[in-house]
Amino acid sequence: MDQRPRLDDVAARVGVSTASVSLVLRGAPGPSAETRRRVLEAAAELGYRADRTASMLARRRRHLLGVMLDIRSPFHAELVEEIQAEADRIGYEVVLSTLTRHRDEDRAIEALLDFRCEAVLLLGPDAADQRLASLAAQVPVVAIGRRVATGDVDVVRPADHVGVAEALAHLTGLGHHRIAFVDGGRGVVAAARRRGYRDGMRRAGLADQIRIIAGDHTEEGGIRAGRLLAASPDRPTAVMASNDRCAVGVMDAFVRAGIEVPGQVSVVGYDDSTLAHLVHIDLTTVNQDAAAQARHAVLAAVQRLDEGRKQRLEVVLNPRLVVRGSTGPPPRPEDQSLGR
Amino acid sequence: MDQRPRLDDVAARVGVSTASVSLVLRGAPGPSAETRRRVLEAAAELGYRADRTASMLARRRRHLLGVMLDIRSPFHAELVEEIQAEADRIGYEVVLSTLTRHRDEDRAIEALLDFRCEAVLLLGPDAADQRLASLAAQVPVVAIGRRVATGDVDVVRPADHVGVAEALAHLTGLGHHRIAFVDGGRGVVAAARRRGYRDGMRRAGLADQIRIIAGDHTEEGGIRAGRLLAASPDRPTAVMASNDRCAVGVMDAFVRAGIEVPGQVSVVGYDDSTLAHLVHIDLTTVNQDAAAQARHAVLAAVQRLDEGRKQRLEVVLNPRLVVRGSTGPPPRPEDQSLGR
DNA sequence: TCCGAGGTTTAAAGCGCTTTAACTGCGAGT
DNA sequence: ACTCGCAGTTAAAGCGCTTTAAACCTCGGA
Repeated sequence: MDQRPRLDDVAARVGVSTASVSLVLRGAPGPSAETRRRVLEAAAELGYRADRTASMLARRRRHLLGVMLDIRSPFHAELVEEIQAEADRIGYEVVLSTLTRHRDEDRAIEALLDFRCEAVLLLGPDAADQRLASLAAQVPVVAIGRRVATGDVDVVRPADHVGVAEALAHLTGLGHHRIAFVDGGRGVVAAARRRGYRDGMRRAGLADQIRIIAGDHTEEGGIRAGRLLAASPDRPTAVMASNDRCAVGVMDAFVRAGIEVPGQVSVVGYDDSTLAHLVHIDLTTVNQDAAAQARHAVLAAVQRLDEGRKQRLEVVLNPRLVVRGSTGPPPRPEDQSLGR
Repeated sequence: MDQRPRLDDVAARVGVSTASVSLVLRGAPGPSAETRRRVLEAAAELGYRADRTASMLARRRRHLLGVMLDIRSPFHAELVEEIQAEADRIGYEVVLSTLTRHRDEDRAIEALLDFRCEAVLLLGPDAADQRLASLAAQVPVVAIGRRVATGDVDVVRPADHVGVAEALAHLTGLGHHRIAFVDGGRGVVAAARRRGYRDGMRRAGLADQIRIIAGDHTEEGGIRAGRLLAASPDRPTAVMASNDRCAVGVMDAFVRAGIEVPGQVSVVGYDDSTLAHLVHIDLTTVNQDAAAQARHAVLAAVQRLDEGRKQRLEVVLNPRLVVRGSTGPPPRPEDQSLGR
C-alpha cells in the first residue's frame, strides 16, 4: 500500500513483459497498437509513474540538466524560469542547486555532479577559468553571464561592454561628464562591467573622470557606496551601478541624504530585474534578455549531448538600455549645491 | 577516460571487494582501520565520488527532501537557504522544484515525486487541503506558511492573525482608525492574512472601518491598490498590505501621487523580506523567522522518516512586528487634505 | 509443404551501488 | 585438540528500469 506501483505491476496486470511496458511508456517503436492501448490503460488505472532514479540508472542517457544558481538573485530567478520552460519543451529534466551562505560554488556543483547531470549550466559562476575548464573536462559546461577564456566551456553572455557603453552614451548624451561607477565586488561578472566602464569612459574622452567606488551586488553595497558619494565634495552627476540591487542601494542612500534622483544625480543599474522596474525606483537599466540567454544555454548543452558538437560555443547577446525615470540631465551648477 | 571511476575501480586498486569500499566510504562499521586508510587513499587518488543515482536506487533510504517553491519569491529564497543548511547538517540532500509561468504546483510536485523524494516540503502551497491530503497519503508532506485542515499533512506556519494583530495594535496605538487592507489574492496564505485583518479590526472595535482592497502578492498589485486608495475621497490613514512586495507597490503609488509615507499614510508589510528592509522603503513589517520555519519543517520531515512519527504535527510560530520608518502617527485633519 | 521476411514480444543482462547472510581466520575457552 | 565467538571481509542478491539479442508468430511466395 505504501509502495508505488512498479513496472512489474503494470506488466502483470496487462499480461505482458516489463520490456513491452517500458517500450510503450516511452513511446518507443515496437509494441502493437493493441498492446499500447492496454498498457496505457493499465498504467493509468494504477497511477503508475516511472521512477526517475531507476530510469536514470538504467538509461545511459539521463536527460538531466544541472543548474547552479544563487537563489537570492532575482535575475537568476528569471533565468531559471526560462531554462525550465525550455528544458520542459525538449524533454529534459532540470535539477537546481543553489549557493547559500554555507554552500559555495564547489559544493553546489558537486551536488549536481552527484546527480550525474549530463550537463551543467552555471549562472554567473565566480570560479576561475581554470577551474571551469577542468570541470568541462568531465561534463559539458555552459557558463551564463560571463566570459571564460580557457577550456572547453560554452559561454552565453551579454556583451557587457556594449551594455555599459550604451548606458554611458545615454548619460553623456544628457550632458553628464562626472560619471562614477559603483563596483560589484570581486566576481567575474562584476569585473567585466567594471572594465566596460573604464573602456567606455576612455572612448568617450572622459578618462580623467573615471571614478570607481567599492561596492557589491547587494543593496547594502550600494548604500555604502551611495553614502560615500553623497558626502563627497565633488559629487558626480551620474552614477552607474554594477547591478540593479546595487543601484537601488545607491539611490536609497542619495534619497536619504536629501539628494534628488534624477534631479541632482542620475542613476543607472544593470540587469533590468523585475525588482527594479516596478518599485518607485523606476530605474534606467540594462536589459539582458533572460529568455534568450536561457534558450541559448539549454541549446548549447543539448547540442553537445544530442548532436555531438565538440567545439566550443560562445554566444554573445547584445543587451539593450531601458531608459526609465532615474536618469535625466545633470543639474545646473547652482542647483547642484542644494543637496550638500 | 570520460567515465568517472566506479566502486569497482576503487576496490580493484585496493584489492578488496566493492562491499568493503562501500562500507568504508559511508563510514559504516565493519572494516578495519587499515582497510579504511587504504580505501580512503585510493578513493582520493582516483577522485572517486559515489553516484547518487545508483546509491539512491540501491539504498532503501534516499535521504532526499523535495522542496517546492516559487523561485521569484525572496521569502522563499530565504527559506530555501535555511532548509539547505539544515539538510546539509543532518545529511539529507535537497532537490528544488520551482513554479514557473508554465509549470503549476501539480507539475512541480510531480517532478519531486519522480525523483522519489522521501518527503516534500511545500512553500506556501495553494492547492486545496484535499489535494494535499491525498498527496500526504503517498509521501510525508510538510506545508510551510499555511494552515491545512484535513489529512496527515504536517504544518509549519506563522500565526498570521498574531502578526496582523500586532501590526494593527501598533497602528491603533499610534492613533490610526481608518486602516485599510490590501488583499493578497486568491492564495491560501493571503486568505489567512485577510482573515487576520478582519478579526483584528473587529477585536479592536473597528469593525465599521474594515476596508479590503483587491490586490495580489506582487508590486503591480500593490500599485493598483495604492492608486485606488490615493484617489479615494476617504483615504485611510494607514494601509496594511498582504506582503512586502505588495506594500512596496502601495508605497510607490502613494509617493507618486504626492502622498507622503508615513507623513500622510502609514504602510505596513508582511514577510520582512530582505528586499523591503533595505530599499528606502524602510518598511514596518511582520517578521516570520525563516530560519525557524525551515528548521521546524526539516525536523518534521526527518521525524517522520527517521523516527517513525505518525501523528500530524503543527508548529505555529509567533511572528513579530518589526517597526521601521513607514509607520507614524496619523496626520492631523488639516494636514490630511494636503495630499488630495 | 517449407522457408524467410517482418512485425511483436520477451528473456536476460546490465546500470552502480547497498546490504545481508555467509564465510574466513584466529585466538580464547574447555 | 576442538569448538565457539568474533572481528573482518566478501559473494551475491537486489533496487526499478532500459535495452539488446533472441524467440516467436503469422503470412506470402516458392
